[in-house]
Amino acid sequence: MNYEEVMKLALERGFYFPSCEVYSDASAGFWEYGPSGVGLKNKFLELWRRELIRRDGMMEIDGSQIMSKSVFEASGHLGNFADPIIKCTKCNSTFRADRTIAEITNIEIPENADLIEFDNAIKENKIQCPKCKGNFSSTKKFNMMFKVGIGPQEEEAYLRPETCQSIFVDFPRLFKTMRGKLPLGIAQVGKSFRNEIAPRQSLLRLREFYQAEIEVFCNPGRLDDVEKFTEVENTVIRVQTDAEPISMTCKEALESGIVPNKFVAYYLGILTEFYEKTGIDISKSRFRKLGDKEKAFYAEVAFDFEVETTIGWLELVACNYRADYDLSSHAKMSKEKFEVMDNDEKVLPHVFEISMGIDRSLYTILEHSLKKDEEHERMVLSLKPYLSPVHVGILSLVKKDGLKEKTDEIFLNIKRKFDAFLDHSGAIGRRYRRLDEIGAPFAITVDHQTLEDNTVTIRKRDSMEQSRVNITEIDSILSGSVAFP
RNA sequence: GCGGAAUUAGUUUAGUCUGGUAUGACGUCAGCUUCCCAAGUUGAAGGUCACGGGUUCAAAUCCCGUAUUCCGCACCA
Repeated sequence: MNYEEVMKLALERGFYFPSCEVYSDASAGFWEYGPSGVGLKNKFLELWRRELIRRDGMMEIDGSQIMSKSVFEASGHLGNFADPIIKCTKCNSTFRADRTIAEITNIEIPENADLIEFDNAIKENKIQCPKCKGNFSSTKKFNMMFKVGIGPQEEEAYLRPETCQSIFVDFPRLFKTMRGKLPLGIAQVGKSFRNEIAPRQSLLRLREFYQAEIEVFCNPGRLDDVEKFTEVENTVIRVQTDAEPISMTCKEALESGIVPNKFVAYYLGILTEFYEKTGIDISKSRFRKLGDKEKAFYAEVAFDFEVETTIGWLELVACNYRADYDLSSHAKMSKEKFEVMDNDEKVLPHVFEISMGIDRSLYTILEHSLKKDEEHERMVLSLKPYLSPVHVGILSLVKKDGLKEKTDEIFLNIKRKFDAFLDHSGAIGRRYRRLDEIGAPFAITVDHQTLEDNTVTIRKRDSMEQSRVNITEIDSILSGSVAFP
């Protein structure tokens, strides 16, 4: 299904909707999750924990969203996260100073150069607005971080633009107190904040968004010393270096040199296995190897995990080999020691990052799961049962003759164990369709026969098949079907 | 941030040119029906027509500003 149909579902069925929508001064780029969206998100994260965190023996932390200025001085965000911009005094259009100058004059000025260099280049080359030939104002820095003032003195601090800085600054304590051993993965789920110039397309470019980040600390001398690589050597990943993505096993990707070492190949493998379990169509995915110009300022090697949707390729995860960029700069700035012992060797660990955009992932899951069933005139959200916000609908065929009471009783018995939804009202077919749209994989219906022999019908979402089971079997059937893989 | 288009109930939409406080559908709720795959039946709720200002006897409708959404450009570390 396309963006519009997903949007309609999101609004009608409580997946997500605009923030502060009752006020006309609501800002762009902020969206909230409703009950269905939260259900999906929580389960998505539980799957992430199982398939990545627990599988690899990582630890998870939960850091502050507001962090001090020094953190971002060290991380480079205060210097590099800001773009030099110029504004046309006539038509008010904004441009990147470095790019505009390079386009017109072929003069390359690094983006973190002194602002006066851009102004001089503009003056000397008489650069005018490409749109209206107007003159430019002097170069300014636009930083995408939200600044906040702490306490009565309003001391400078920032909302984090990525969650991972907590992981870096917490690394020394965690390694010492949690009996750390390289390679060590530390993960975090939480919100990040970026003052995007043009937020667009609901969950796809937000100013406040969820990330699930993993930083794996490793000994740079032992990147091919990865025993668990055998777990994924035959896992097929899709990699794109030139025009088209190619399917290959992790082993082939490694041997062909496309992926630099076993360490990186292993994580690309388990990441693919994770996404396969979310129901996203992996045949529409690719790890795109980024060129030097596209990479983040801290990345040595970078692969974007992208998935094809009806609005184009969407970047869901950035996989960056950040080397010792972060630890060495935090070490320098804070004067804390970040070296650790790996066997008998003292090393400053390198970092491989798996930075996942949760909101975009959820959108992609919805788009890839939402299907139109023409034959039965219905929309079906074919979520994996373990990701569905509602596991099972508990319905009475009709309300009277004690069926309602019997249905309530069944609901009462399972509602703490499963995400169950009780519904008595309206035509049975309509109730089934409502459940189809929020992705509930099962519906249990109490009818007159239930009162006689204690059996109910259980209906499957995708096939619409029904079978009769005893009430006592419900628990084990559901337990088996909605369990995480 | 620039340019374009749009904004009417939960969703979708008529009405805007030609000013007289709003239409249909779906959905929701309550009842009847007791029917196992929505759209039988009766009834009900739900809209200060995005927000603010102006013109007018009168504004969803005309004018100005703002916000949001979508598209294109730019941006996306």
